[in-house]
Amino acid sequence: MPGPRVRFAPSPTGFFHVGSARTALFNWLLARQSDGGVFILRIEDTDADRNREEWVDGILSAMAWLGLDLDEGPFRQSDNAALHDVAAQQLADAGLLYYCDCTGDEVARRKGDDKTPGYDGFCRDRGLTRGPATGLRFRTPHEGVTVVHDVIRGDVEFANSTIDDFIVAKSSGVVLYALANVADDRHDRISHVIRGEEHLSNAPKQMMLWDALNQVTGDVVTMPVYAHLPLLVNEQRKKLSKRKDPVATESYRDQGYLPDAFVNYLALLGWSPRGDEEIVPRSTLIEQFRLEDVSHSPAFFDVKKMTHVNGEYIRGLSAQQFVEACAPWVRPWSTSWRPTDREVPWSEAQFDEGLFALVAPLIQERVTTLGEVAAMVEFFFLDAPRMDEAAFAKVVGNDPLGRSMLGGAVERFAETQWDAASLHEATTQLGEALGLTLRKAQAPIRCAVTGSLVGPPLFESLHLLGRERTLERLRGALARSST
RNA sequence: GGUCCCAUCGUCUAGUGGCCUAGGACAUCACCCUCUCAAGGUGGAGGCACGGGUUCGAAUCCCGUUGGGACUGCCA
Repeated sequence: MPGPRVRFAPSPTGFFHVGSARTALFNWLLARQSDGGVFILRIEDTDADRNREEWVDGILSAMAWLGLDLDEGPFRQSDNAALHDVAAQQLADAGLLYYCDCTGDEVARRKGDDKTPGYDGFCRDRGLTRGPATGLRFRTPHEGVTVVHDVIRGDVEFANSTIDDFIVAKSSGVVLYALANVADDRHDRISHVIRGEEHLSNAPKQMMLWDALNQVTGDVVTMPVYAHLPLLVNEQRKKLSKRKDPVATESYRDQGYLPDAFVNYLALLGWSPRGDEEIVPRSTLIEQFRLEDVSHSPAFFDVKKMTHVNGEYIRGLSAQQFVEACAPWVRPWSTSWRPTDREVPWSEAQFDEGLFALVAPLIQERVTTLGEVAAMVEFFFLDAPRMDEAAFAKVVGNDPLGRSMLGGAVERFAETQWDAASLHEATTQLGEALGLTLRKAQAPIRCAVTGSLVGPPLFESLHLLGRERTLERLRGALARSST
């Protein structure tokens, strides 16, 4: 048996939505789990007015970032216009379509206090022919039911009487999504249509069209299996909105989420791996994914949880992998890709790649996104640390003991052996002499040298920073506090 | 309004009639570890929307109620 042929069919009307990313992933997963599986990308760009080339690039680059590789495509629906026209013509010739010259206003006016859905079929038997203002509608059967066999939800029945004579081609002649999508799916021999739940009510219409095309063209193509994925919602339980919610996949890439982590988290929305472990490699996702196991109810896109997953992946990187992964955020001038709208706190001249490699292990388990890295290590590269004034006042400015620690450190550090253990020991002793625990004793030093009360392990940091720079900062802090 | 979908801790989920005094994960709280912050460890709190059935037995099946959502475009 040949593997499934699935397609991801986004419309390029904005940046790449995380919901689209999940839909793409689920399609890809199904294709990848069987030998002959085929994953197709079809850009549904029939609405020329609202498509932009940059959005197409966004889809392509986001999918590449996520590692969702294609077997066929990318295709553009607009390239198939001829195919769509033929389909419409054949359907029209068979009397399954009819011309309609009603404007939207007229349709709405006639509907009045609405009862029947959508269009009322006014032009159904007017025998109109093609004209400058005539769209094409499908002559929907009034009798019977259409049942959508959905792998996720089971059979969903729609009484045909509740489906209106929907429009299939604009008066401009352009064939719309309703038909174009079906014509393309037939052409591409799509076996599984996996998409968001918002398309469930389109399914019966598309099944009718599919059947009609089977009759009219003589090309009998098996209808695809449908699978409507639960929606991704925001905290208000509304469908994720491009306008109001942070749903741009690109922005997560810019923030420093790892593609594997992002994919792993996405897979957890509406599905879950067997067993208690949810951080699982892509191979496990591919192996275990089953459409019939996808949940029915909407899922909240929880950035907090995704951040945790990302932290797990970052900690799982080898030291070298971590250093490399950080490149776009710490030395963007030398990488092929860099996050947009992000400033690196240091200049190219100030940055020291070798030093960063030594520093990186200190912070690897302290960040949850790569975007946090720079701020955490900037004191190594800046000439002087960016000072947290409130912290400085607390442990140095307003604390005589803090100044004593600094003074003592300037002297001891000038001659102590320069390694973390000796620095640790020296600080402990300095503290003891002042009756301070190490916790208290290290604070002023940390603040003076790093500019903050929180950060990577202090003594390792001092070691890497070097004696000269450390002493310089210690003296600088002392000088500041006495003015 | 109409059509359709959905309903297990705050969140994501496991659970497909007895293994459930409902398991895991995130978040949260406490404690431990500890040079700060993390990470890690241990423990705690927290859920089957409601009402009827069916059944010896229901989170699991059926019906209803309530609640939420999607669609209802000459967009996709």
